[in-house]
Amino acid sequence: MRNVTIKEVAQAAGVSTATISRVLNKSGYVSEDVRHRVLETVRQLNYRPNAVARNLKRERTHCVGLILPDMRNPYFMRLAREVQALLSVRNYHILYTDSGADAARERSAINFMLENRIEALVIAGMGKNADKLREVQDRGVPLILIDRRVNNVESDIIIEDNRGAAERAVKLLVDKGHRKIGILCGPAGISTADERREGVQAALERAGLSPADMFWYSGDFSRSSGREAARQMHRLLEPPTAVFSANNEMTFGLYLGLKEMGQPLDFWEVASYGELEFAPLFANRLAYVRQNPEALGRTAAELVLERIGGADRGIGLLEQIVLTPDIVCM
Amino acid sequence: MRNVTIKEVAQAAGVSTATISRVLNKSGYVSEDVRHRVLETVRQLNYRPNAVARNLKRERTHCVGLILPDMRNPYFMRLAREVQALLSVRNYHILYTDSGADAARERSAINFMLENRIEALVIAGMGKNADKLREVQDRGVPLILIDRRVNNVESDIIIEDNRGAAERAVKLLVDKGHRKIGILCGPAGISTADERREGVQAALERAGLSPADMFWYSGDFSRSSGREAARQMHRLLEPPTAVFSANNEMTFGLYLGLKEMGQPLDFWEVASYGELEFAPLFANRLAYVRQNPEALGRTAAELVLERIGGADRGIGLLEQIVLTPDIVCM
DNA sequence: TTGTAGGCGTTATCAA
DNA sequence: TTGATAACGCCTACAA
Repeated sequence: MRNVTIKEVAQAAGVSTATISRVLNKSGYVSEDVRHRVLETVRQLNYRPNAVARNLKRERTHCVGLILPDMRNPYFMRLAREVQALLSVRNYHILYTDSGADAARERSAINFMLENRIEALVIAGMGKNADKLREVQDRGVPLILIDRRVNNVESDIIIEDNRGAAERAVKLLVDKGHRKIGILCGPAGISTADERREGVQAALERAGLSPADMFWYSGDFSRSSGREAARQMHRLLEPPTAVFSANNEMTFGLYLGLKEMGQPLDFWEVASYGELEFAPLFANRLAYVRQNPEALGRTAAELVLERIGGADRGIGLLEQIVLTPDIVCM
Repeated sequence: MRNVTIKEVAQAAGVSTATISRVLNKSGYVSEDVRHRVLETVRQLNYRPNAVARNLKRERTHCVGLILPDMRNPYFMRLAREVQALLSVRNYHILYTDSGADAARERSAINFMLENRIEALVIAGMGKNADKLREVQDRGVPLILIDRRVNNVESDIIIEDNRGAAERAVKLLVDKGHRKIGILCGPAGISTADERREGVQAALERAGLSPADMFWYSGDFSRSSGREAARQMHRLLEPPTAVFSANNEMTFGLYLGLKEMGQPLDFWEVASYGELEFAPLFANRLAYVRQNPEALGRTAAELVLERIGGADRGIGLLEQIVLTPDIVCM
């Protein structure tokens, strides 16, 4: 059973292709009689319209691009799932790519999506492709930054109050009396990492503590960098009594590191930006910033629909939506 | 900057569209002179070919469909990532859908992919859409079942030895002297669940134990069903001393349930089909079947390329690849 | 109520 | 070495 074209269906049903199209798209008049005959033929030949051709003709694809740094991070996947769920209700589909936190791959993903004429792009970017993202906008494709800012790109954006939440998280540690804190930062250039670092600084300053007294570790948001940080901190003559970790994966790595070194998991008081879903099982000295990736995803999806919906695309009415996560102590 | 067409580029460069196409596709002869002029114009106009049109003309899309039941389950995402990584090297892209473990959504995803003329479909199916999957094959689209069988579908398939691994896992419990075991099964109809249940039966029989003496719980592979199972087992007059759980999420739920009930996490000796990446942090009475989703994904991707590559599509040379996972005791 | 025909943006065949 | 031109499969004025 090869794929059948609309022409063949038309021939078999003894009508014109226009009629087939009208029946299938419920557009224009067509007699009940003919309608049934067409539908029956369609069924018999198992006709399935070629979306590629339709997209070319209609100049719309009903596809939305989604680019995220890591498929394996539950935070992003919870976000992605929500985007997909909402868009699929409106019959939009997702072209999804995992950039692997690699700017070059991100770039080529954007190119691919552009060539495939996605109708909107949602991206948690690596911050290195501002030019590409501006190109997306220039081509009239609504761009929605999510989770992360990108320098030199003016766009709709949905993020968290990273700075504020990080500040509150560190304040929590300070209030408990900790004076020597390990700070696990994310990679410079990623806005979430930068803003969380600012938040940390702010908290320290307000508490009258000197940043120089802290142990700063520059990680890359990966599990292994958290693990490495744990090792290094543990080796110090005067190890910190508490740790702030800038994302969920590094926090996980931190605990893995402790375990490997044979230390108890409550060796440090920990404040984590981002949740470990399994933390309730073992953590008793952990506070975390509870993010809401579903809310981010949902908001993004709604914004996509609004932008695609074709409201006026004037400039200056860009949305900047900032969600405020709360902090949970275990 | 609206999207520019090949015609406009041709006009601007003072050549025909054919020449532009030849330059861009490096097909056919074109003088160095003209080539440079064309490339320069392309750059200036920021021309980006329309893949939709190209796909229509070439009758291939370079897209492969991937349908999995749950984006949030790390097992599937590790698999997905590997598929994507390998295919993207060969310039194939992925149309990815999360079926949400819902047969109807799975069905409509398949339809969408069919209309978009994917060149192959990789699916961990819900087992209810055999007819659809056969349609996929009938249309000449290579079908690769992954992780799960589907009744009444003959196809390339890449799975694990679910039965054998489950049997070994339960044997482990029996060998440790457990005589009353809680068995958390997955939903009937999903081949992995069914085969794992068979493995359990086999292990019990060989050990001369009566299945009737065990506590059977029929879950749905979800976290919450594991949690519920924990509650029910705990309520029994004579609770089991060990538990076998048929997948990672239910195992997680099991531990969450214990925690909620204020029980220690080593309350039961546990054997889990599937890994909990965070288990090292707290589990001391856990054995698990270590699956290898990356291997599944890699194998699937290679098979896709082979099938697309257009080797003869005779019948009877279907691949059935069975991976044998090992069992890890913590 | 239905049919004809042009065109969406490419690629590829054939001439020139 | 290049240029017309006919598809690819569908939709949609415009006619009838």
